[in-house]
Amino acid sequence: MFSKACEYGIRASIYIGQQSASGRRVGLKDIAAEIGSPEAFTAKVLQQLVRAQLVTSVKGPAGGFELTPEQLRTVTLREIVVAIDGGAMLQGCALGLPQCSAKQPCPMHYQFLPIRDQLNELLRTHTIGELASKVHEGLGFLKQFS
Amino acid sequence: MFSKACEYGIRASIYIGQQSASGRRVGLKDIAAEIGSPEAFTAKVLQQLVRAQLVTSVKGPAGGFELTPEQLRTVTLREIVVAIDGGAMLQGCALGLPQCSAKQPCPMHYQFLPIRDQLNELLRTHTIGELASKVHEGLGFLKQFS
DNA sequence: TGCATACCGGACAAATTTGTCCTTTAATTT
DNA sequence: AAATTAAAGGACAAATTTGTCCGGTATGCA
Ligand code: FES
Ligand code: FES
Repeated sequence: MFSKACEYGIRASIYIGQQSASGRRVGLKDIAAEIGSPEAFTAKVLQQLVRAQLVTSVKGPAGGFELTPEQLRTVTLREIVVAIDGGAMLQGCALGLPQCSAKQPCPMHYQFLPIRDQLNELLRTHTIGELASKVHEGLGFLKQFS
Repeated sequence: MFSKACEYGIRASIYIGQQSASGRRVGLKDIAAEIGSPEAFTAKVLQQLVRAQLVTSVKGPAGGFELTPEQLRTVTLREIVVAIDGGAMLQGCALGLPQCSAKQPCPMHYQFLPIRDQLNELLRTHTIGELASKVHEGLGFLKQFS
């Protein structure tokens, strides 16, 4: 579905959001440990999100990553996905035709479209802040314990 | 969504199915040309499908690939996808957690599940023969012309 | 039997994704 | 100012996916 980079990016954003909602700024090491991701690779992904202004970073001692109240309220899953994976999965043809269009649709087109639309809707309507509070209430996990 | 290999595999199967329905057996070169895929790579993918007994191949002159009437009737998109990409996309967690389960669900789990279920249903309920006839009637394309 | 055809299979190569390491840059504290 | 902290950035390495090439094998035909 999503690339590893994107999965890490989403999980990281949600964790950062959860901590930001409690007024805590978090460092890379902490993030990687909490979401169970490779540290250096997660750093690269976070750089992308910072450049896209979906996450805020602060250098130096007591620095780290955070979501501003505005980011917490407005940044959606869709923006994260687009920033990392691009729009291919959100607009592309299920069978890989160069264009998904009703002009020359693939044989799955009309069956596939509603599903893809629902996925788009799901990503568009869920903010990081919303998912973060779910995690905060123990209704969702970013890492599994055995 | 699906890997390139899987996309080629589905498109190839549908084209083979369409021709088989008209009693024609088709060669690799023909297939690759008709679905717009790299020939040698498509060969690899078809080998997988033949091994999985989702497509039938015949060697020698006038040989090629075909779908038996039974294959045309019973092979579903889902079987093709599973044979090539495995079950990860059909059962895995949207955020990449090692297990998708209500025990320790990711924060997208309950929103994502119905969409994934619909995708599963879509793949499970569409046979290659069905899609092939759609192409045959000009209602679907396996390659785009400009 | 010999030959031509077309899939099979293995090895190899290119491209992309995933992941690591190390130096530089910016900010805070002493 | 100097030292410390933590993200930024570049180079590099490993793994996976995508794609190519070629000799082997089975089949049909003359
Ligand atoms: S053309 Fe294939 S999904 Fe739209
Ligand atoms: S746990 Fe993430 S989708 Fe089910």
